[in-house]
Amino acid sequence: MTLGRITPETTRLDDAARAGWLYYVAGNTQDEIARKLGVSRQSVQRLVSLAMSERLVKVRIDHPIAACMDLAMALTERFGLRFCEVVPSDPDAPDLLTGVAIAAAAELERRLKLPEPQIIALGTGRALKACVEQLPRMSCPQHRIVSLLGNMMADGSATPYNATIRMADRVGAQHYPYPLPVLARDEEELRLLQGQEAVRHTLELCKRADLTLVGIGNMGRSAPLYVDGFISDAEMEILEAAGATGEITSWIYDAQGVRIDTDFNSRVASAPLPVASDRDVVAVAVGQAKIAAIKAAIAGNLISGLITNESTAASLLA
Amino acid sequence: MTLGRITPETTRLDDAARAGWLYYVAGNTQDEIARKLGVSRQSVQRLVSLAMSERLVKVRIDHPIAACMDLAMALTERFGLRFCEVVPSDPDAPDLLTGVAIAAAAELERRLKLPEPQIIALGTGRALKACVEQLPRMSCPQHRIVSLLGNMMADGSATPYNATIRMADRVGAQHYPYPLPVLARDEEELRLLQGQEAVRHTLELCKRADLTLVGIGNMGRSAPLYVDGFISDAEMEILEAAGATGEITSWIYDAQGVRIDTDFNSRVASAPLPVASDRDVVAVAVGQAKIAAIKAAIAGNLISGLITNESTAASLLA
DNA sequence: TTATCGCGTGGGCAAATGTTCGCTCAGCAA
DNA sequence: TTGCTGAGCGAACATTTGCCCACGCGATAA
Repeated sequence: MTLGRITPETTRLDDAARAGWLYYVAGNTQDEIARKLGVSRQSVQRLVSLAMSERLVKVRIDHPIAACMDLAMALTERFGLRFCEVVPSDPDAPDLLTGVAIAAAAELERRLKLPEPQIIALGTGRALKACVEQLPRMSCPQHRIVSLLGNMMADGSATPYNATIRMADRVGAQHYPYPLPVLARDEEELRLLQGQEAVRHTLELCKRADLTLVGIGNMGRSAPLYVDGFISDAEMEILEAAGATGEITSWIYDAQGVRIDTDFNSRVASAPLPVASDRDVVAVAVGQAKIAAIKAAIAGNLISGLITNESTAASLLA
Repeated sequence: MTLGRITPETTRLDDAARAGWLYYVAGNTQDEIARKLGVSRQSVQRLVSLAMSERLVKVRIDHPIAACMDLAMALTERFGLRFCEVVPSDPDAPDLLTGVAIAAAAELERRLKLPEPQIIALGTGRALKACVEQLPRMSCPQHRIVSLLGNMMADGSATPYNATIRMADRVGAQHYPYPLPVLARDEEELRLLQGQEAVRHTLELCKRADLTLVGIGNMGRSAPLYVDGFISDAEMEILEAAGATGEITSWIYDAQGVRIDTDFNSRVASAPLPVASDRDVVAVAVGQAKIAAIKAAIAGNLISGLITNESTAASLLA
């Protein structure tokens, strides 16, 4: 036991530890401690904050949520996010959407409870669909829900992952679907389609959205766009050769989060990617396959917030 | 992770943990948390205090206070202990268990983090119960927790101070309860009970325990055994006349720490008192009433370590 | 000796926190 | 349906805490 000399500093730290102990463990007020230690209350206050700043006082929260909060803070700091939420993940089903869906729904609900009218823009995909499923029925006629992209394929059939209609229905808000296919046949058709008055109005709303909630798609054979038939094998090869790393509302970007310049992107009919530094753009994304796509989206400042789960968060930080 | 169903209670505790984290770890004010979680400040206050009362928030002071270290060293040398820890005590509540509970939990945690399988034997009592409450949740399937005594009264009812089950649950270790009452009706019944295969196995584990953690009971009207109804008034008088000074896992010993030879001890069903010179036997004990009992336990070599607080330590040395 | 500096102290005040109380509302039995 | 009950909520109030400032005291250098 290396009992150091009794120096002013050790005794001061001792006192700090003692004051901290009486305060945090024994639950005394600073007044009581002052009386017990025979010093002024202000001195106790100084001792207690010294104990804190010297990290003599260790606090930990004994609940699975605590780990998630730690991850969320780490992500926030490391990647400069404005909003981050990490939910526990089931080790046996790390890609389960339910957890993030509930969290995202809670965040949506919080927004919807605001009395001020909000414009909420939604992307599509399994994650957003799951998220909307978790919303309770409410009545929010003051808000507007707008879709960031169409959900029709070129032949007029619809993909099943439309979130906007369902959400508007559930929460009783006005809604603005995006009356276009996901992809135009060519640039000319795209110009034609986007020239319509209704579309221009919708685009305007998207730009002004208070909250934009999107999914993030990965590339490769498990890419949503590939699985749902928007990208052919040949096209996927071209895209990947061009550095395609991920996709948000069908806009395909590279590892730096910069929209790549290919034929595919020139035909994307979705609303322009929002500027995340300006408005809240929150992504809901989970799974090992999406790690690169998420990192790129953050790097390119395409999103300002992230809702994910523990295992994905851990991989992002690794 | 045993993700339980989403019940009102779990989500409430989740929220409490969140609020507690934001408050104690991230240092937010309750107002800020209220804004972030979208609830009122009062609700945050309720959540934070819920997190406290549910013991989700663990605080410990990580500094060897010189006065405590001096006392610990003095105790170690004077009484030939192998391990001694003294925590500060609140002058107005010198018998508060929280402090020693935290210290004992820290020592347990240190052991539990060892990769080598450990056998940890536990007694019962308020002190041990409080100590187990301070343990964080962890996953230590390599260790075994074994109970040194039963917690049933003769009529089959259980005392509330069982530490083993709770500890095993918290730290995710195998556990071996002691499937016997505290006291047998008579010696014959005792032999019969202890003849059972399961009991013999448990006793074997107790003998081999790497760490034995026990409380120390005093005699007299405030004796735990008396308060909990294991000793009648008449019996207590007989015992005290016979020199009864203290008790560990119900074995009653005299001022020299020698087990006294009475009817009571002949019916005690607990595991034999361990030989402290051989294995680590650490007692957690606090309070003026226990001074004599602690001294005797040390004198009789019943324990090799002690966790106590300043005022008790000072009295022991006086 | 005196000006000055460093440091702890106590006063005072604003912000943060804890507590009480009345209200609402869901759930439930009559 | 009505009335009861208990949980949860937020307003208002009481207490505690954090912080700034001016003062006093002892040490030190000019």
